Amino acid sequence: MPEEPRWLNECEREAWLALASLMFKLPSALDAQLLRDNDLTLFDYFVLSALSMTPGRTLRLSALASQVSSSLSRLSNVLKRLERRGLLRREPDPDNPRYNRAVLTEAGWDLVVAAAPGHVAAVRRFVIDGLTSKQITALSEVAGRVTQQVNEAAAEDSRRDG
Amino acid sequence: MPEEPRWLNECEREAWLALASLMFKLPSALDAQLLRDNDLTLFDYFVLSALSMTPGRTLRLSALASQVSSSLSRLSNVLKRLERRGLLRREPDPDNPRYNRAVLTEAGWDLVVAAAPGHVAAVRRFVIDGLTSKQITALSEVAGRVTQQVNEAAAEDSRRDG
DNA sequence: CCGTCGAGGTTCAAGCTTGAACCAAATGCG
DNA sequence: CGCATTTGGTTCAAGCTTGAACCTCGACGG
Repeated sequence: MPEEPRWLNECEREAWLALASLMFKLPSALDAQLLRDNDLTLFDYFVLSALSMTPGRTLRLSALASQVSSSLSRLSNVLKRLERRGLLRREPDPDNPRYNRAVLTEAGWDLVVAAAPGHVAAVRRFVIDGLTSKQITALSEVAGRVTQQVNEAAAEDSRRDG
Repeated sequence: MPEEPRWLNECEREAWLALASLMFKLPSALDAQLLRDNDLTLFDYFVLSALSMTPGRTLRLSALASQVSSSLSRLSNVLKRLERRGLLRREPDPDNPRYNRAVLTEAGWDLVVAAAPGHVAAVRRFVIDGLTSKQITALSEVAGRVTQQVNEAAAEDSRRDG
């Protein structure tokens, strides 16, 4: 283990620095737009949006957590806030009362509908519209691959010390 | 303004979802490794690492803030913690005493040196090693472009309402 | 049956981030 | 000059995230 690590070469470092910079800046830029225009964080928006795209506008909490890549703990806190604002409701799952589900309310639906255009415009402005369609395809592949590797690594880790 | 927005097509949405997922997961995966192995957040590491790569291991605070894409406020808080741990020092800039600089201490340098291999290994594991060299080049270009667009948008905004 | 284990969720304290308010030193600029 | 603005930086409260501890219920083994 204490042998000389494989450092990044020039290209690799350049790619990593660019990605790091994106990782720091893009989330706050998107957050800022949603916060200013709709008083929602990006994460809030993802939660509401995930519900809005589901038949019945309802999801079990753990399913929702995995869709938005969050811990149950974080989700639970966020749901509390969104519920207080009347954007969704928590209730026992009628199919299996030991589970809970989140249900988007009418107000929640309306808010997603109101927020979506501005959010999509921001995504276009920051990401999509500056890229060629080849680059968009490349982005899909690369981001998909990275996500997959992160997931696999997490799975390995939990297998090892779980 | 209330006209029908340009929604994302299939490819675009796929790319955006993949990128969003990356944005949520990669930072916490990298954070987790550094926190576990060196008791540093990714942001802490970037700060120390930026200093360590500079001649004199010193940077003016606002230069440092812009290198790590953070507000002065956030940087100031982080510097306070790192200074308390003895990893760096804040002192007036000798060239122009109205500025302050952060100086990496010996202990800070040693910590960066100790943390770097594990961090690079994580970057390889999560990002670099799963990509072809074409994909690495594409990633550079795409991430660079996105970052640039975010910066430009920020500049426009501040020009407009500044 | 009884114990215990895991899955689904919630809670709480500790820590981090954010934005607005603030201070001091320089730099206009009328 | 003299006042206002800008630049560099800090601070504080409010809000958000995290992880560990906890609770409950069903499943499973003995």
